[in-house]
Amino acid sequence: MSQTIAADSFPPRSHEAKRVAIVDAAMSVFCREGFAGANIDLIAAEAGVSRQTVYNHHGDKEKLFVAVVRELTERCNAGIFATLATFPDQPKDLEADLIGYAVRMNRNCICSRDGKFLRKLIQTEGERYPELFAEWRENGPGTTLPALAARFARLAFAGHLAIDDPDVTARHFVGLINAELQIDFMMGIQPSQEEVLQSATHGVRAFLRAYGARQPASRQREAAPA
Amino acid sequence: MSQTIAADSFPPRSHEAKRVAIVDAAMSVFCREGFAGANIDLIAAEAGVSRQTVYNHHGDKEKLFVAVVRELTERCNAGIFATLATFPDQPKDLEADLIGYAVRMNRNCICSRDGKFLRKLIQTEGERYPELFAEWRENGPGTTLPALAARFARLAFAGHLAIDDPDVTARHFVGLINAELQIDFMMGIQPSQEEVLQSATHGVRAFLRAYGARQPASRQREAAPA
DNA sequence: AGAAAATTAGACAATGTTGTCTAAATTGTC
DNA sequence: GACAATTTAGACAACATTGTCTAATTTTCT
Repeated sequence: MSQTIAADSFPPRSHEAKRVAIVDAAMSVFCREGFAGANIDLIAAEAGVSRQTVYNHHGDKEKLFVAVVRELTERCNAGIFATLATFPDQPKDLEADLIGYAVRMNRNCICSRDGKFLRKLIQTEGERYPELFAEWRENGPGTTLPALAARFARLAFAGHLAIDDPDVTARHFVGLINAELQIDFMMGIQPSQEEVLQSATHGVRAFLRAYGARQPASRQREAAPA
Repeated sequence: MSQTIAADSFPPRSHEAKRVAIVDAAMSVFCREGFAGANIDLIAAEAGVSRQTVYNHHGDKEKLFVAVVRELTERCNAGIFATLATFPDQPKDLEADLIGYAVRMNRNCICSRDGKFLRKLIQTEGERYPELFAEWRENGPGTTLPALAARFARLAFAGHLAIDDPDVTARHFVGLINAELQIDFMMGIQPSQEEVLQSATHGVRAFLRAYGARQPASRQREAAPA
């Protein structure tokens, strides 16, 4: 009856907390060492549990790996959609607003710890587990890119952009704002805040030169093709 | 001591041929399985030699891995510089010429078997062998990107482009022509010829909208024919 | 407090891998 | 044909890892 003040112990949580700790540790180790190189003893130690507990929770190494990928996909997708909701549909300053959006997306989703880990797993194990990552491909880029394309189509409809194919435009946007981060992405390095901002700034400026509307906002000298 | 004619006195053909076969097989297996997952027996079998021969040639697994990365870096850099030499310095049709260059670069260097393998090794083992890949980074993108930037600066000087920072421009060019290949690159898939052409076409068009000279290029100065 | 569930440490067999060694076989050269 | 270098297959020890099992301990619930 004497309920000690629940300082930091959550009676029903302990079990689940361990599950999360195991998945988190497995994430880190799988990404660092690859599937083959990952060591269950190391995962257990890093999670602060015994090896047997890892097996109790997840059965075997491959099931643990699948759990890691699913968790990572879920987390990243949630973040991307949350950020997508901040897209500037009614921009005041189109350039500044797009740069802000690009930086949010990159900092919170693409360059975050989870983003880095998911990328690494796709890169290292994508070929070996095609069905597992087909799921990611569908729910990830297969869903978020069209959603982004729709936002650009809307901006074009409102006269802020002059675009042809919204899907191509979306991919060009992503390609441009990440243009200076490619090597970091390949090496599995997290770019600095500064790099992210700079790549986004340069990228958005080029993007607007390619896709900005020429008519409404500012008159540019036009070498009229007429 | 028996200094016979140093042409083919040894069994260089067979011997060297085996060395190459081993490195080639190791490439394939390391890329498919990762360093930890790669199996020397499998490499030997794939090279058509006995396991002992692998050890005779390369000492141990790590030395073999280093040999693979060096060979791959060398091959890819050679290809990139060869292709860079075909950059359209005096374009007739700027769009068509840049698309052609982009397709050549991607097909021959980036999406080739070697290009795919090198990318995969950087992605999977880049963090574990920083000094090994620092070498690649310097001789690879660290050299080829400035070289490409110089070409763009020259085009701008000749009035074909309107650019600000040539290095940023070069990265934007690469980002745009690869915009539709990113997922394939992440998954370690070789894009089809058709995909490469399409991504290059869309990319170059956007690139020229962003960086094309607003007025047709005027020949400011005629280079003296050498 | 007492029962039920979860966790732990450790031992354990089974398996696979690396790298070495040896004796036989193959190859190319004189 | 003889000779020297290379290659081969196989055995081998050392080691690491996975996944199971057990008995003791801790945690949680009633």
